[in-house]
Amino acid sequence: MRTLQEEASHYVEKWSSNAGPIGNCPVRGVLDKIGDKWSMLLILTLAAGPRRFNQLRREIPDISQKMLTQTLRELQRDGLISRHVFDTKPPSVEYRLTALGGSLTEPLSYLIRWADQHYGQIDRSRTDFDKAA
Amino acid sequence: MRTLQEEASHYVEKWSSNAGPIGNCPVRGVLDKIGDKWSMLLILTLAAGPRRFNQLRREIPDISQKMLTQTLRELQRDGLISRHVFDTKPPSVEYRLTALGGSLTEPLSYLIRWADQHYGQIDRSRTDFDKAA
DNA sequence: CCGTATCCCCAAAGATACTG
DNA sequence: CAGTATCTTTGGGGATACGG
Repeated sequence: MRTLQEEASHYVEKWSSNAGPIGNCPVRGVLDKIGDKWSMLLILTLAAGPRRFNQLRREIPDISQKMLTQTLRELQRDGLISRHVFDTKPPSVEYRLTALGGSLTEPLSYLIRWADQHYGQIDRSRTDFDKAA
Repeated sequence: MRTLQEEASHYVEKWSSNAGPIGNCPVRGVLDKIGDKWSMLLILTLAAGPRRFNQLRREIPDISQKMLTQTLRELQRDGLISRHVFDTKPPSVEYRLTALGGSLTEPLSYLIRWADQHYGQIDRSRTDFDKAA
């Protein structure tokens, strides 16, 4: 596999072929996971260090308690984060990235950097597009 | 900025601070964009080369015509893809990545590679988790 | 402090039909 | 071929209340 273009072709074939259900395609699987609005934000937050439940709520002000709990469970199920209960009182629970979750932060950081660098350009493009219409 | 952890902290501060609406945060903005289920799949497909409308439908079998049109418009608005009409008959329309869109494929490819390499592990983790419960 | 359990809503997405 | 126009649905996610 030489160029990015060839690599892309390779992946496109994977999901466009009717071999098996779409959920079995790794690319689609991860893209769907990323698509659930809070997962990647949590991964990124935990990449900054271990966090407790209410600490996460404060750092992601617009997540509801329900979605925080739910997303944490799913990430735990996927093996991306681990959950540690300390039976102090009141009880405290700490979440941290697993090795697998940690390995995701690097590719994710490339995407975040791209976002940071190009968001201005996207914004300008939107303004132009709307003006033209 | 030295480590991934420090970098993550930097980004977390950006969105957790109440300075301005959340939509203005580049990280949140791009993460939301990625979250719309079809955008990244289209970017990746077009990374394999220019495509015509119905060609895209065939390569992404489970996208509806409505969502294809809609997502293509949004990507065009963001300046990530361009639209070229050839007035042959019947008419044909070609979509291709812009320079900006092309620049996204590299960070995206890291994520895709990660997905490809670790999906097996995620699947196993899910099985274990469900078995334990 | 760290959750669970409900109820409920609405916007995103699908299905279907039609057109230049 | 490449769309537009409607109608309908569904499930993600918010709000609220309660429990260990």
